[in-house]
Amino acid sequence: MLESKWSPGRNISRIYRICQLDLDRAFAESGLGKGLYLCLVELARQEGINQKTLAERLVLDQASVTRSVRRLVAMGCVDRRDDPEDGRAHRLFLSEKGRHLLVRVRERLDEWDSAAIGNFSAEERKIFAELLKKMELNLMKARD
Amino acid sequence: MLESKWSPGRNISRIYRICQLDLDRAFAESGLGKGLYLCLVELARQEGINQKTLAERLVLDQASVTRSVRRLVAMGCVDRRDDPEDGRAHRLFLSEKGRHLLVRVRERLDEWDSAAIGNFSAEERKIFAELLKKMELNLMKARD
DNA sequence: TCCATATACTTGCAGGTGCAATTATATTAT
DNA sequence: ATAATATAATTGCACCTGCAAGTATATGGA
Repeated sequence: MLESKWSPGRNISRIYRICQLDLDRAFAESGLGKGLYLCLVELARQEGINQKTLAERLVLDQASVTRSVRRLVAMGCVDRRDDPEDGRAHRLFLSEKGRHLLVRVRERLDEWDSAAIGNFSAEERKIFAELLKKMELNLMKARD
Repeated sequence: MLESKWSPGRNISRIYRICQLDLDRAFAESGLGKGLYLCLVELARQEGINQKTLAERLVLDQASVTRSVRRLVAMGCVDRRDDPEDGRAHRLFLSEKGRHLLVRVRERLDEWDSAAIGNFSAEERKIFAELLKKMELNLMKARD
């Protein structure tokens, strides 16, 4: 069979699915349902964020974030307070429990990054990061 | 807010979701449900492939591929024949209709690749491809 | 041959996801 | 001030996904 042309989309989509399978399985054992770790980690990057912004950062549907946040609150990992400046919005914060869980989640994510690019040289990492960021920027611009 | 460390996982997972949103929407208009284009394109890379191998190539669950293939057959895009050498297996082939659809799907995927890395130099593309392939290989090896 | 194990596929089930419609609140124009 | 529009969040719906269990066929060993 002839080897087809390389496609970044094909490559990335396979990498993503490998990642998702591994991580979802790993976190399911910690009681974190599919995709919940995404919300947890992104929320930790900016506490007090609202669900709309969280959804944008994660490139997920707002409805999906609503449900994930609801579960994280039910688990006691996230505090959800009314936004004093906007009656429609809610601000999200990590609880103590959430903060503890986050430590383990980050360790696991770091392990995954290590498995992924652990044998890359410093130079390779730098270039790879630049190219991936450039690619993401291109795609964000291309979205109407 | 402090800028957190760059993570390839985070970057790739966002890129993937942008991609998936765009493409699923684009193909839904052509009657191709979510993810069906993945099977179609992968199948075209090797006609006569069976579902097990297709699932491995796509890094998808076999059950998911079973259902996608069933729909593609129902749409008249794929022919599914008993494997003469293995009574359990089925060999998949593109029908004429599938071949026509494939042309449009590939055009759309090429557009997406263009949007993603269209402004990359030849050198950047070469390096990017190498690094992504290396990353995927690392991850495949890391899977127990 | 006969039995145990492995494999290709299928099905039931429990979620997760996006989209469209809805609700409550903000913002803007008149 | 009031009405029209926009926005944050929610809910119902359809559909996709992975996992676990089940079926039919293949393979390998006693």
